[in-house]
Amino acid sequence: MAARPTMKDVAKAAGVSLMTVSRVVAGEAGVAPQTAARVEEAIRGLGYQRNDIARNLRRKAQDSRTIGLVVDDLANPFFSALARSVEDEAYRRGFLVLVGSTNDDPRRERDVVSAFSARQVDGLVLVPTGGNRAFFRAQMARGVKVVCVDRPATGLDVDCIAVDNRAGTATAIGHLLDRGHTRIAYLGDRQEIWTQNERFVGYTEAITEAGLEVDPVLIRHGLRGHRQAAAAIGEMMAGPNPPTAFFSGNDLITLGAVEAGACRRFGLVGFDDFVLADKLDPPISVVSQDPAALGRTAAQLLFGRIDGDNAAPRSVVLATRFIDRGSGAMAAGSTPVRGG
Amino acid sequence: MAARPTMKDVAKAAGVSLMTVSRVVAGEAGVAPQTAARVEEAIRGLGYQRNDIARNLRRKAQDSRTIGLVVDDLANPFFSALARSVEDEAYRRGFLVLVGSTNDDPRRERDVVSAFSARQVDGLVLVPTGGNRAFFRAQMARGVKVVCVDRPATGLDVDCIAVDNRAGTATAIGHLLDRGHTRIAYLGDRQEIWTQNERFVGYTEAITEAGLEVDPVLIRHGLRGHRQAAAAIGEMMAGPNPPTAFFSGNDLITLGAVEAGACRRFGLVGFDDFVLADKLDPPISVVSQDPAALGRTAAQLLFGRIDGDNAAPRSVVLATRFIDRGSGAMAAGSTPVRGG
DNA sequence: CGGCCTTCTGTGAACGTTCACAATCCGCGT
DNA sequence: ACGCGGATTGTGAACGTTCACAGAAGGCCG
Repeated sequence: MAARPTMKDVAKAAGVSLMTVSRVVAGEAGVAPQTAARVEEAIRGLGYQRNDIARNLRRKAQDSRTIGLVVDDLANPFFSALARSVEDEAYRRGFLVLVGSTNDDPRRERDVVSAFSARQVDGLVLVPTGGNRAFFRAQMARGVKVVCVDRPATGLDVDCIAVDNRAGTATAIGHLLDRGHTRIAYLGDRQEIWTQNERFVGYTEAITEAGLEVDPVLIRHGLRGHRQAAAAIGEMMAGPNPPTAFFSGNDLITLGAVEAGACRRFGLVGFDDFVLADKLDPPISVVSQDPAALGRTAAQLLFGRIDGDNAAPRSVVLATRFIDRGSGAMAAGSTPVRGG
Repeated sequence: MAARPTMKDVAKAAGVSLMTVSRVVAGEAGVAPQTAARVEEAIRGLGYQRNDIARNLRRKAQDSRTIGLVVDDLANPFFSALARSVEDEAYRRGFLVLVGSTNDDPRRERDVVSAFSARQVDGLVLVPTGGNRAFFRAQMARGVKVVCVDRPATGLDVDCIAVDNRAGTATAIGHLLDRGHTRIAYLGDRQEIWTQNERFVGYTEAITEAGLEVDPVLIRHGLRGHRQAAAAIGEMMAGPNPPTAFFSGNDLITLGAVEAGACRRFGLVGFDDFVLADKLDPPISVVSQDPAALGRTAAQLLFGRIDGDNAAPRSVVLATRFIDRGSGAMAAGSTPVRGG
């Protein structure tokens, strides 16, 4: 309950001026050793700790040594791995990290970023929701550096780190084509999410380049969560001329596909690797990306900006890695049909 | 690059005093509507945003509306789920969350907590490492509220939310005993970790209460990660009189057990549920705890303290849930042996 | 028409720290 | 003895905001 001691208290206890305490705490040279010792004893005695908030206020020229990290959902392993590597990078530089989840809700994103900015963060690592373009422009005018990760903020000219979603998807589709599949279904989350749209484009391109047609019956967007994904698969498989393979646009959908098809009824390749993918029966082939690398790169870029790098916004594209575990094979009883 | 506008700038632009701006920004009553309108226009024109750091400095009586969350490893799904629910609870109350991982390293824990405290956090949700007892006492003397979660801080008299690790483990062991296992091995992480030790105690009690003896050959502590766990299992199975079932003390170890025994060579029950546990062959039975509930409860307790609750420290114990998926059964070819 | 209350607005100080500069002490050269 | 330079320490202002209070209008009542 006792109020925190301030430099004033320490000064009184040590019988010196407040400024001398400040100097000792800051580790500045030019304080007589005995004086410093006396001050340090007072500090220990009172349990004094510098108030970094007041400090940052005064030395305004400098930064607040805090960054904000805004992700879609911190509980999602992909984002939490990303968050951890951002935090590690910040820790190494003596920065603190404020964290917030948006739930893919532009309003909550606004709230969170606004609160961060009011706390004078030096920069932001952001997984943008898609809205709030003008809002972010205003933030940046105020000097907050922004780096996007996983997806770009549409219409906002900032650094962005993401993987090559199209190429990664094309590889996956190519793999399925190689295994004889010609009716390959696409299952994705909401198409407004940039990554989902990119993957869908990759799918479309790969299919048409192979000389096949994109059959609208085989396309499903807007699948939120594994339940809906499993249901969608059930419907497709029950329909006429069902697909022989599925491409799933994220890990949750892949999970739904696993639920729906534990019995090897179709080929499957998913975007995003996940724990135990290799222990399932069959083991699931995936397009894998490295969230830690994304986070690390984003943080490094952000700190570069904070350190004064004013070059034109950079766009960093990391590669995906296709991991073949066998789930892309043609299922035993399925009948490949050429065309649609 | 332009310096952020301050209330002074807004005041000048609107032709009023700084205090009037402050009133408008704070939404206080008692400002003439026209004046308020003029001020608000100036605010929009300049893109002004209040500096909450300066604000919190002045109204020191109040809190900084920031809490710190310190976990072992944010990338671990258990802790990230916990983190997410803490963050949600904070968001609902208009608090911000500083986050840090300790990596189970007392020094890093100290660094992080110290930096948080220097930033005047109102409270801390903490997954303690085990060291730093005196350090935390000092922090609390400064008025920082601390709530421990997942494990108590030994020798520190604060609120703590955890599950009943002993009872959960005892249930798991009982389940294995019921299925005829008499040689049940224990695989745990470092015994210095409180949860691990509790689980080990639960194991020991359940075994002895069943009239069996605890065979040191079947006990392994200090397994870090799935690799070591798989190796340990390999050794035990290769030895004389091998166990017919394993209890694994955390999810990583369970993973190692899955790797080592995909072919149903032994019974298995793990502590902590994990994604896809039900999709493996065989599906894995687990003692499940709810990290989101842990986080939510911890946050609620912390905010209670921040709001002035001075009651004696509470210890909240949440129940675990045993999920029987079948992996505890006696494997086909194994020979149950009574006694050791 | 004076007094007083109400409504609105402004002033000075303060939060805890650092910056820029001034003051003090000491030794030493001339 | 005088002043000068270096080392050490102190003083006042400032960062951007809010608190406590004071002042300036205007209205209403007796």
